[in-house]
Amino acid sequence: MVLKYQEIANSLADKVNNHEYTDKLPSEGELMTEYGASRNTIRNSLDILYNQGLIKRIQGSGYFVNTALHGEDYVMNLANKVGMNSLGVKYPITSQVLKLESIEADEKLAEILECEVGAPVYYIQRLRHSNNKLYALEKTYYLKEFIPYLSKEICEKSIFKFIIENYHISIKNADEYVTIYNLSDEEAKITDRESGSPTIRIEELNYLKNERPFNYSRTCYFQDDLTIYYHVNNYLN
Amino acid sequence: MVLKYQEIANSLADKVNNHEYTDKLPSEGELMTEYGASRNTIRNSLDILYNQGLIKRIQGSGYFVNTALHGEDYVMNLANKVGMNSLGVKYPITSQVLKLESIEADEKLAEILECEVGAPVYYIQRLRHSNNKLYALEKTYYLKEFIPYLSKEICEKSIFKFIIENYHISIKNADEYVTIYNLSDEEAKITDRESGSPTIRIEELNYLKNERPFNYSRTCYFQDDLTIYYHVNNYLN
DNA sequence: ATACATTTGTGCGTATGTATG
DNA sequence: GCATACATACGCACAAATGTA
Repeated sequence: MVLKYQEIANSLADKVNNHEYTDKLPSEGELMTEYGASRNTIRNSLDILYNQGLIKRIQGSGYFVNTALHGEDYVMNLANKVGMNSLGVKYPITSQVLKLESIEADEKLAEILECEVGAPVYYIQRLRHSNNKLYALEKTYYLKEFIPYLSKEICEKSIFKFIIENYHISIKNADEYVTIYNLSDEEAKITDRESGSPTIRIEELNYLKNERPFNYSRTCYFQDDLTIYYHVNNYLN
Repeated sequence: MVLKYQEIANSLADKVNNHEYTDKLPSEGELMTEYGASRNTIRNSLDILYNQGLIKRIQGSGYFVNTALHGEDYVMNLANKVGMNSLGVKYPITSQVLKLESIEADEKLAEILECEVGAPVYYIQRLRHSNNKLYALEKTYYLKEFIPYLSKEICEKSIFKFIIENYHISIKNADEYVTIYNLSDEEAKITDRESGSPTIRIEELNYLKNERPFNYSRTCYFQDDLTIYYHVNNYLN
């Protein structure tokens, strides 16, 4: 089913990311006629962009492109991974699949993925490159209950893209955990780095719309100057 | 001016953080009668908690307390700093003021704070402790245009609390930048750590409701196992 | 398996307040 | 003072998912 506010949000996000809007966005009223939607729906769409830190809003003035992300080279927006991944990336990302295994969830993984111990899971280990430079080591788990089939060819490209297109799954939300992580001997060897050297690690737990987790990943990023950006709204007092 | 949805959001957040709700929240309908508000207003309030990762929502079922943050000791929610700071902290935070200076913005700071070069600014350096343990070194700048007065006594407590209560300023949103930062010689000396040792550093730029930045800070956190949590909604496809 | 009530999700409308220019 | 634009708050209707009888 096509959701109006999602469609509009996608369209607006595209225009922001493709620099069709460089400073000011059309007013809510203009967007209402442009997209044939009510004010609530338009604001719903704009809320998504706002929460992701793509735009700023000023009462009485209008909506503006957020430039916090522009200019810096190694800034990654935690809210949509734009910057290093999909849209904002300058060079395409290639993935070297180190492992693609069918395993069963142990107790720890079962708790994380909220599944039975022994539930079938894909375990994938990938090295990710951009512009011929290693930038991340990713270990990821997919519940076969939701993702029944994966192949090496799929894992060399974008797994999420495959999932969304083929299984018509939509990711509703995610929990992200950021820490400093010191590489293990094995990880250091794989990535040609020093053992114990500190990296930024992002753990990610992705949920379907019924709040069921279907994917868990741990990714270490190797840019020394990598900056993770995140936009916060509505402080509570 | 008191905003209904903000009041309700504060009330609900309190109840979640004080474990008045342990699993399921009342339904939207129940909250409507409890707070005497329309469904839109209630949903507005719940949206805030949802975006901050305090609650989960399941269509047809209800709203639930997000347990992603519970259980772990050193998890800090980037969206509201609960965990290490205000509500969720087990021990009160004390601040040792190392510096409290009146300076003028140089070119770099002026660009960050969107002010004139030479604009008067407070520069504060603090060591922050919890449970008699050093946990952060903070360097922060406040534009005097908005925060005309600060004292050592105020800085030893919560600056934000003072600002909100006395200047009736409300923080609308913030940009956060997370990196690995290696301590300088001076910083290492102050904090009794090894020079060059890696820490998690959060840069924060806080905005007033007209999108004017009024505060910029850089804080290094010293828990080796500190984890930064962040909740992401509404992936765009 | 079905039907039904409950609960959240989407979308529309309207009115009024507040900030900007 | 005025027009414009975003902010808050109310209302309604129907869709979709869930839980239960």
